[in-house]
Amino acid sequence: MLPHKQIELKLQAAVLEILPDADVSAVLVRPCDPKFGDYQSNALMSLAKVRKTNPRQLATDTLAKLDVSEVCEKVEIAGAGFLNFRLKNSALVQTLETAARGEHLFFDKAAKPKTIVIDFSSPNVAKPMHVGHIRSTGIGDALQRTLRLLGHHVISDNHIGDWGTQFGKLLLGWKQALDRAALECDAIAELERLYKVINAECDANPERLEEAKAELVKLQAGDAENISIWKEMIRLSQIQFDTIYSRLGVNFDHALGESFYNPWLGEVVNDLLAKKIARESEGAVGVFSDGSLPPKEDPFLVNRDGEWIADPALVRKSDGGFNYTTTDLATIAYRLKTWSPDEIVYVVDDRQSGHFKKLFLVLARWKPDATKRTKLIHVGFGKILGDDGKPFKTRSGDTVKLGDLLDEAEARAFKIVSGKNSELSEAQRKEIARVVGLGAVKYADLLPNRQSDYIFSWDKMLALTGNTAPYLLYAYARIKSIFRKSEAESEIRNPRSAIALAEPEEIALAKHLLNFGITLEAVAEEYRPNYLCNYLFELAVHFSRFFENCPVLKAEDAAMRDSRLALCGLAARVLKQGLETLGMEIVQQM
RNA sequence: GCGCGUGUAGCUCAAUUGGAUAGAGCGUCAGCCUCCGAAGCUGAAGGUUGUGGGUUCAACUCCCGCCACGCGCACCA
Repeated sequence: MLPHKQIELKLQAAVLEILPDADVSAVLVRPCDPKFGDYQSNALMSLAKVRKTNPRQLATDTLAKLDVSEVCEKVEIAGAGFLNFRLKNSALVQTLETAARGEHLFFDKAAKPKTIVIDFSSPNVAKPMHVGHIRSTGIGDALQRTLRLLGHHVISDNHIGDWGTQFGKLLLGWKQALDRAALECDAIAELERLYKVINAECDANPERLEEAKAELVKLQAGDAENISIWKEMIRLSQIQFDTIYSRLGVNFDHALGESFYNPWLGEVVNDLLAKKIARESEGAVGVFSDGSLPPKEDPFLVNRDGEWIADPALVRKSDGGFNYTTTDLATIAYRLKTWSPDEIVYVVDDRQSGHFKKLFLVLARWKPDATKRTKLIHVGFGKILGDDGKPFKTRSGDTVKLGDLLDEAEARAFKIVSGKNSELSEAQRKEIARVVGLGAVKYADLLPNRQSDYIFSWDKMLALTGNTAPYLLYAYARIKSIFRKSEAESEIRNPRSAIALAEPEEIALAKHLLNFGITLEAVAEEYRPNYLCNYLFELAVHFSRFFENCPVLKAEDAAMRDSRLALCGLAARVLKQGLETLGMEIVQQM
C-alpha cells in the first residue's frame, strides 16, 4: 500500500477513536508544500469547526492515538490545526523498490470498480470533423483511459449524428445535384457542398424546403431508395471517422448513432404522456415545469419581461417528428437497461449545459429509481479561440477541418525536428514529427482547465520549452538515451539492486513519483485531465533537475549508478504511462 | 430582459473536500556546456485574483450587489 494511503487509513482510525460518530470519508491526506512536509491533512479543522471544539486540541488528541512511525517521521501540528507528515527515507525507498520490481506503478486500482458509460466525440454524418471535435474527442479519450487504468469498467460510446432533419436536404441534393466525380474524390466535401446548395435554396424558396421535408418524411417512413442513399452517406462518413480516429489512436466500444434509437422514440413520448410527465402544447409535446424548484433554478421556466413563462423540453414536434431530447432519453433508457451503469458521462460542449440540465431532470421524473443508482454527468468544456480571441477559423473564415489541422501539426513538427536533428533519416524524422505534432495538439487541448476557453497557438503548443508536449517527450527521450548508453536493457532493473537517495534532486524526484496515483484519482474524480498534464510537467522538471545535478552513468560507484538507473527507469515508466493515459505516444529519440 | 459560464503577473494558463507566503511557462534581465541529449538548468523582476460588501481561525474558491466579455433562451442538434 502506498504510504499516503497508510497514513490516511491510520488517521481515519485515530479520528474515530476520538470522535466515534465522525464521518471520516473527508479525512484525507494530500501532498503539500515541501517546506511543511510531504503530506498534509487539514481535515481536523473542519471537523472541529462542525463540533465547535478547539482544532488544535483535536489535533493533539488525535495525534496521541496515531502511530504512523512505520512510514513517517514525527508528525507535526501546525497553524490552526494542520497535520504535517514527513516520509521516512526507508518508506520512500521501499515504495520505489517495489515499483522497480514491477509490483506497482504508484497507483492502486479502484477498491470498488464502477461501470461507467462515457459518451464523447459524436461527429455528424455528411460533415467534416472539425477543430471543435478535438475537445470532446481528446478529453473523452483521456478520461476513458484514466478510468480504465484505475480499474473501472468503461463503456465508450460514440453517439454519431446519423439522423435528423438535415437528411431531407441532403437527400434532395443527392438526387438532384450530385457530382459523382467529386464524390469519388472527396465524399465529405461533396456532401457538405450539397447541403450548402440545398440549404441556400430552401432559405430562398419555401417550395424547395417542402421538397426537402418530403424527402425526410419518405426516409422516416422507410422508403427503400432514400434508406439506401442514407446508408451510403453513413458509409462514406464512417470512412472519414475511421481515418481520423485511427490517426488519433482513439477507440470506442460502441458507435450507436442516433438512428439506432429510432424504433423507441414513439414509445418514449407515449410513456411520458401516459405518466403525465409530458403534455401537449401548441401541437407539440413537451415536458413542463413541475413546480418543484424555485423559478430561478427551474430550467423549465424562463423570465420574459418580469414574468416567468414556460420553457419546456420538447419531445415531439407539431409535425410529429422527434427532437434530440427524445433521442437522448431513448439513449439513456437503452444504456440503463443494457449496462446498468453507475455513471453516464457526457463529454459535450458547455453551450449544451441547459439541455443536459433539462434532460437529467426529465429523466429523474421518468425513471426515478434508475436515476437514484446511476449518476448522470455533463462534462462540459469551453471553446477554442484564434489569437484574435474569436472562435478559431481559417484565414478565409471557414471552420478548420480536423484532418487539415493534424496535417499541419505534423508538417510543423517535421520542420522543427529536421532543423534540430538533421542527422536522423527522413523516415525517423517523419515518425517523430507524427508523434510530436499530434501530441502537441492533444496536450495543448488537455492542459487548460476544460471549462474555460483557450487560445489556439501553433507556436505555443510546439514550443520546445515550457509546459508543452515536446518538452515532456524530450524528457522521456533523454532518459531513454541514458539507457541506450548503459548496458541495461530494461527500465525494470535488477530486483536486487537497492535504491539509495541522498541528493535533494533525487529525493524530490522520488517523492513526486509517489503522487502519480493521487493525481490519477483526481482526474477521475473531477473529470479533469489537466491535473495529469501538470503532474507530468512537474515530473519532467524534477527529472531535468535530477539529470543536471546527479550523474547516472558517471556516478561515483556501481551502487549509486544502479540506484539512479532504477530511478530513471521509474521516471520513464511513469512518464510513458502518463502520456499514454492522455492519449499520447512517445518516441525513443527526437 | 432572464438564465448559465468566464474574469488570476505584460502574454498564455495553474491552483486537487474552504487551507499555510496565489504558482508555472513565455517574454524581459543576469548566470551555467573540458561532464550521461543546452529541445536543458539556476537566479531576478513582475499580483489589491474584474469590483464593492459579507460569512470564516482561514476565501481565487462559499453568499449578495455591480462591471466586462462569451454562450443559451420551446418545434436545429
